[in-house]
Amino acid sequence: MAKKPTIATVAAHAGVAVSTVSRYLNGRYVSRPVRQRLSEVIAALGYSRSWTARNLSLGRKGCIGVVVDSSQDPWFVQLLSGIEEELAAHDTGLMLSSLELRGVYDPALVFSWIRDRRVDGLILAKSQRRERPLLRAAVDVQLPTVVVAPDEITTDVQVVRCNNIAGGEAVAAHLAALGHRRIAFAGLPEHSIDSRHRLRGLRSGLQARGIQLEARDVYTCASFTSEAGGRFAERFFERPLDVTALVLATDALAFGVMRVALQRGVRMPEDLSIVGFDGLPQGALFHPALTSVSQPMRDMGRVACSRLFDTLGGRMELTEFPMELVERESTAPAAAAHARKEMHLVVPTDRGAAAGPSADGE
Amino acid sequence: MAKKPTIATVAAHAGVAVSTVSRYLNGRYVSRPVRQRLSEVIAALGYSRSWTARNLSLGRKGCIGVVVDSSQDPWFVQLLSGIEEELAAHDTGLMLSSLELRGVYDPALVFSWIRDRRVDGLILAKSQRRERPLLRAAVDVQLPTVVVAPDEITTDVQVVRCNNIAGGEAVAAHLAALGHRRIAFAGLPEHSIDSRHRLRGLRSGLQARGIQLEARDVYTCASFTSEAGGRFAERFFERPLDVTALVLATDALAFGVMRVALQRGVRMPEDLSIVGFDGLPQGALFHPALTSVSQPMRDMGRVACSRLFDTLGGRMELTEFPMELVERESTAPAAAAHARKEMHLVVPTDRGAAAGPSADGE
DNA sequence: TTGTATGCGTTATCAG
DNA sequence: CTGATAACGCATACAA
Repeated sequence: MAKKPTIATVAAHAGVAVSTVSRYLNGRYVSRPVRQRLSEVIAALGYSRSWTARNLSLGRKGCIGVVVDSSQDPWFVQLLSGIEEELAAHDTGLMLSSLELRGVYDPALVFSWIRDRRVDGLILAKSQRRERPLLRAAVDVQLPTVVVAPDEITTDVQVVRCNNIAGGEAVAAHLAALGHRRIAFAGLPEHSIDSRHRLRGLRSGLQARGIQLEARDVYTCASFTSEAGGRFAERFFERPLDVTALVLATDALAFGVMRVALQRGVRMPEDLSIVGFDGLPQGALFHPALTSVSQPMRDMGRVACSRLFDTLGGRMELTEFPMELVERESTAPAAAAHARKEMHLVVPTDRGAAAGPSADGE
Repeated sequence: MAKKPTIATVAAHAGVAVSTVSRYLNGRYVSRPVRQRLSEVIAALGYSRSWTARNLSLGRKGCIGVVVDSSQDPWFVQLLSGIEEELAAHDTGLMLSSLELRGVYDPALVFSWIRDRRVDGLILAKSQRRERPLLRAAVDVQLPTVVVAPDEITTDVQVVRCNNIAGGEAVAAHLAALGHRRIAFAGLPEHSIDSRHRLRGLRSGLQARGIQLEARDVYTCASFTSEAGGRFAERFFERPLDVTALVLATDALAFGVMRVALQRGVRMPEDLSIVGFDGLPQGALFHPALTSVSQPMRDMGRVACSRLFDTLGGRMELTEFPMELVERESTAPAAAAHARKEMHLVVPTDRGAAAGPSADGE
C-alpha cells in the first residue's frame, strides 16, 4: 500500500489483463462476473486512474484555456462560476489568461497555448476586434473555440451571447410604463455589438410606444470602466437635467455614473431614473440599488464550456440567451419625480407606479 | 508538417539521441555545438514539448487546486489574479472548487482531488474550521498545501496571511488623529482569527492613545456577507447614534452597512465615519468611497502559489504581509461632524483634519 | 559530454 | 468477450 495502485495492480489482483480493466473503466464490454470482481478489487485497493496518463494516451491536455481582458471583471467572475461548474463535471482543469494582467495588452501567452496545443479548447470572453488574430490562430490549428458575448460577429467559431436587442426593448417597456418620455442613453465606444444592440432595442422599443430617442441624448463613454462612466457623468451633469431617465450600456458604467450623481446631489430615482445592463449582483449593494437587465452569466459559462466538449467536430452554432429586467430601486415613475420636487413627499410612491400602465398604452 | 514533431523528430533531424534533446530542453550538460544545432532544429521544426508526457514522466499532474467558499468573493478574485500570474510563469493549470458552488457546503470534489492525487498542490483561501478535515486529508497524503488568511491557526501547512493586528492599529491611529473618541466595531462571527486580530489591534491602538473601546460598542455580525452587514446596520441604527465612527471587520460588511445608512439618512462621514478592512477596489465606487485597510491580495496569491512550488520538501512557514490604510472618503474629523450638525457647513473640512495630530498625542 | 534502455499509466489494435 | 502488445512523448539511470 506504499505506492499508488495502477491499472496493472488491479489487473493482477483480479486475475485479468490490463486491457480488460481499461475497458471496464471506460464502460465497454465486460462480462458480468468480471465486472463484479473488478469493482470489488478497485474498491479494496482504493484505485483511481491517472489522468495524466489517460490524457497522454488520448492525446488530450486535460485542460481548457479561458481568456478575458481582466479576470477581475465582475461580469467575468460570474461567467467563471459557470465554467467552473461545467469543468468540474468533466474533471478538466483550466488555464487562465488575463490579456491585460500586467496593465498592458499582451496576448503572447494565449498565442503560445495555441501554437503548442497547450489546451483542448479555448473560451474567449468578451472578445473584441483586437482578439481577431487570436481567433484566426485558433481556427487555423483547429482548436475548438467559443466566444462569449463577442464584440464582433464571427462565423467560424461557436458563439454564446445574449439577445441584447430584446434587452433594450425591455428597458423601453419598463421606462415607458413608468411614464418616462425623454430618455438618454450612454453606450460603449468602438465596435461593441452588445452596446449597439442594446441601444437599437431601446430605440425601437420606445418608438413602438411613440417615444423618440433624440440623437442628442445618445452619448458614448470612453471605455467600459466605471471610471469612464464617472467621467461621462461629470460632463452629463454639467448641463441642467432635461431627461427623466438615463440608460447605461453596462452596470459598470452605471456604477460610475451613480457615484457622480450622488456627489452632485442628483437624487435617484426622484430626479433621474437609472438603468444598467448585465445585472451584476453588486448593483444591489448601492443606494439606490440599480435596476438592470441581467444576463444569465452562469448559464452562459456553463454552456460555453459544454459546447467545447460535445461539439468537437460539430457545426458552428450561435447560442442566444434571453435577458431579464431586474427591477430594483433606481427607477421610478417619471411623474413622481416632478410631483416630489414640487410637493415634497405628498405623493405616495404606489400611486405613481399605478399610473404607469396607462402611459404604456399610448 | 502534418503531425506535431516530438522530441524524437528533433533528435533525428539533429543527429543526436533523444536523451540529449531532453537534456538540452532541461538545461543540462550539452556541448556548445550540439546546443547550437538543437536550437536551430527546434526553431525550424517549430517544436514544443508535450506537457502531458512530461508530467507523466515526472509524476506530476500539471495543475494545482484552488479552493474557496465562493469564487465570486471579490477578495478571492483579487487573490486569484495573483495566482494566475504565478501559475502562468510555471505553465501550470488550475482546478477551481467553490465549496458552496451549489448553495450548500460540499467539499466532496476537493476530497476526491486529494484522494486521487489529482493535483500537485492545494491552496485553501480563507479556510475555516469546517475545512479541518480537508486539511487533515491533504497533510495525510503529503499534498503540498498552503492556506491563505485562515480562520484557524495551523502548524502543519504553509500559511500566508496579513498582519491584522497592525491593520487594526492603523485604524486606531487614523481615527484618533481625526479626533474620534467614541468608536464602534462590528466583527465576524465564529472563530475568524482575522476579525479578532483586527479588533485587538484597534482596541490596543486606541488604548495607546487613551481611548477606550467600550464593550457595548463591539458587535458581531451574523456572517461575512454584505447582507449580514445590512442586517446588523438595521439594528445598529435603531438607536440614536452615540459613536462618531464605526469600524467593520471587512469591506463586504461595510458595503451592507453603508447602504442601510444611506437609506436611513445617516450622513457619512459627517454623522458617522466608516472604516472597512480588505481594501476591495469596489469600495472606491461607493459614495462616499470607503476608507479601508487593504491587504495585498495579489501578492498574497502570488506568494501562496510560489510556496507550493519552491518549498515542496521544505519546512512549513508563515508568511505575513503588512496591511495599508487607504484613506478615501468615508472618514472625516469627528469635530466636523458635530460642527456641521450644529452650524451647518461653517467649518471647513481642512480645519478638523489639522486638529487631528494634537489629539493623537494624548 | 552523449547514447541506450527502461519506466510513467492508459488506451487502442488486433489476435485469440 | 478477453488478453498481449504497441503506441503516447518525455525523463533519467546507467553505460559508453
